[in-house]
Amino acid sequence: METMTARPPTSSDVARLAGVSQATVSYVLNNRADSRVTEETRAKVLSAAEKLGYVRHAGARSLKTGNSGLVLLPLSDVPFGPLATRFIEDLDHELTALGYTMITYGARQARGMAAARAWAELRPAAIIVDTVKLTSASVGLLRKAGVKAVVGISPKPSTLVPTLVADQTEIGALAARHLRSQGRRKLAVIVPREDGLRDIGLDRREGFGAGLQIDLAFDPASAQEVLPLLRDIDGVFAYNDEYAMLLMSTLADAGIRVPDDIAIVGADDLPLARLLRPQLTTVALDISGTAAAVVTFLASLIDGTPATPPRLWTTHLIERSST
Amino acid sequence: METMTARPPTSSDVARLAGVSQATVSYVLNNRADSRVTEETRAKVLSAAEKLGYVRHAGARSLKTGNSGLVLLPLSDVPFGPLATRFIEDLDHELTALGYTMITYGARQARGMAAARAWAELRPAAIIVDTVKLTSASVGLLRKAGVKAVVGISPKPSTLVPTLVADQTEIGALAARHLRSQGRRKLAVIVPREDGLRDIGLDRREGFGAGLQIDLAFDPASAQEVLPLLRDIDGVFAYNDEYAMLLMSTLADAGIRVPDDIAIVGADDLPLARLLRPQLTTVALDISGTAAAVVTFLASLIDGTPATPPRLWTTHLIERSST
DNA sequence: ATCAACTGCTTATACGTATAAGCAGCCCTC
DNA sequence: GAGGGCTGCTTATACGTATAAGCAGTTGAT
Repeated sequence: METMTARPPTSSDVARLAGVSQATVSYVLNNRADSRVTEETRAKVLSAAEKLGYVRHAGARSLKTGNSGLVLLPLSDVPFGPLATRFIEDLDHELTALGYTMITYGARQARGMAAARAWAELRPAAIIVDTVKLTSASVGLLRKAGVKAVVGISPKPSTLVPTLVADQTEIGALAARHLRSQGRRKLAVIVPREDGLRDIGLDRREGFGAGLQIDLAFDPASAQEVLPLLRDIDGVFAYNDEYAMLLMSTLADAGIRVPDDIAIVGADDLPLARLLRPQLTTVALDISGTAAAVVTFLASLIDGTPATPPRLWTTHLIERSST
Repeated sequence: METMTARPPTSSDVARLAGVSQATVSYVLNNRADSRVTEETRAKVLSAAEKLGYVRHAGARSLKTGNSGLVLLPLSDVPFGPLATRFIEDLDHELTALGYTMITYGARQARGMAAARAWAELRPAAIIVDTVKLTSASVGLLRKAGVKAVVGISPKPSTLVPTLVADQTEIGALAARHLRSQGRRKLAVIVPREDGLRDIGLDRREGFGAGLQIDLAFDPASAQEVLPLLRDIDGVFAYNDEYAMLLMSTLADAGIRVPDDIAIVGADDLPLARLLRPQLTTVALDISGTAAAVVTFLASLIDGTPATPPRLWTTHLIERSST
């Protein structure tokens, strides 16, 4: 309370208390190898900084050095599960190790020029963002604002920016291959009606290949509606495990047996997949090691070295009892 | 590509192109009411800024004005579902409307002094953070760094900072009341073994009152292990809907009927609650309006006006078929 | 006609930091 | 014992912005 009105301590305050110049404080606190400072002076500075509760001003530093050390990760519209959460955590960990500060920017609906302006204000070193949020003009703005690495995430490579390709088609393809290997021939694919999910669903469907497309909202009523479409179907790929669950509960109510009448493959290997009865066969995504590769990639771009974007994940099928 | 080496345009660049002084540019772009600028000059400035792709430097602005307009929301260790996501989005929306920039800070495991220092570097106007990440010293550091509103989130009010109380006990209490009203007397409460979840679970258990506490990891094997404990139980409150699902699938395998043998109440009203068979009775949280109240509260603290933290949610029971 | 008040700008400055450049004092070397 | 080079600092400066203060030119009141 006694410090309410006092302004935050600066490096000059630290210098004054330590009896040295502000420059010396800066040299000490940044641990510059080429600065020759006595161990004694160093200790004085560190103790003064500690005593004052000094914290450097990121804005001032960014102003002077021309880069903020920030990496921006504007959140996608897609509600993300354990997988994406894990990836973000890994990414943060790797970036911190390299001295960057990762920030996930809140406004999900933000896109286009207005969003780009907001991002550019922070003068980040890099930004990783869903390509649907980018336009040619906004990429230009970001580049002009000094953002070294503008990296997209998208199911398909973008022409605007280097893109981390989240290839959805191989997920569908793997599901299709498995269903066919089980002798299923009358196939269908569930595609979500929900906005953020639909495009992903269509890509998974594309990879699946031939089969009846069934649009489904995440809602029991919607599932009830599409039930007749499954009359003549013996294998379904369900976009993801949650939609598979929705389908399975509806099928159970209708007395349709899984997998005897209809085999079902989900995707994403969510925790609930093992809890369903029958347990759900699903396409799992493996992202271990991805964050490190992405960070290496970012570092290259920031250095100006050309580099190839890494793959985001590998896929494999986990066979359980629903097929 | 032609602008790769050029440094980002500054307000002085805009001024030069528009043929006015840098000060005029600043007055125009900040739309200051007390600044007297001709419509003609204003147009010249805006067009020059547009042409150059000018974006102001947030760091420099924060340096000059002494505040960054940032609101920090370091993510909690608790994996959050649709509810928390919705709250964060609402919060962002409200804060944007007031001219603040909300940032969700990545490092989940970050806490204590190191984290506080990282937060303080950005000189945010406010920070909302799980109180387990705070210490007396770190709160002091943040205050000293000029953070006007240091606000905690926690199941219990904190002595360190004004706290948004996420009261878990009323959830447990509501579940207990419902089970008793159904004539259930031999009650048990599921408490998660997982780190971030356990404390929340214990609070829900506390609100539940008398009953057997069963510690459960989110894993079918763990559920199998605790099954014998349910021999003499006729009503279970399951921490949340996901744990309820785990329990239900294990009970079904064991031939124990829900709700005939055991009634089950979940919490959080996750989408999957309606997809379980029987459909899951659950304690729902209502957070509509909370974000707006929180922002009002923050604004008060930033102004220096004393204010009382708002409630985070209200609860109500949704009765379905599992009880 | 005089001067105060207003208009529409410009000039000057400070915010906190990183770092280039400078500068005493000392140690070597020959 | 002169001077070159090193050590351990200090001094000075620029980054981009917001805003207080100043200042010509015009208007209005008396």
